Amino acid sequence: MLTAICQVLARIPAGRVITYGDLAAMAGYPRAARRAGQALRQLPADTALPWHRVINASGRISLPEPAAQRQRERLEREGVIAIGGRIDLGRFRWQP
DNA sequence: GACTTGACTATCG
DNA sequence: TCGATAGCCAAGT
Repeated sequence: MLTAICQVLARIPAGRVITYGDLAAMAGYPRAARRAGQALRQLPADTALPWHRVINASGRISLPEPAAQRQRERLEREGVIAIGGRIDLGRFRWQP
């Protein structure tokens, strides 16, 4: 599970995002969005994987505040801008 | 095994 | 657009 998630995660290009549901589905676990989140939670804080490119289906960040801010910063650095706290999935969502 | 717990999602008013 | 709600499902107790 975690390894499958990591493999998908590693393929997401900079400047793009993916939803928990899609991430789980692409890892081979459809309808397991919450599992995906739980898997990400286990990643080490200094991981090289782009965990910040994962957001929920509403285009919002589901993390508790300290982490959410770091995620927003990283995304903006890659060109993914949040308008009104929301990311435009139609424009930034990654689909292979 | 039964029960609870969420970094979720789809639907509805 | 937003909040409430009801499903979902693997892990942890």
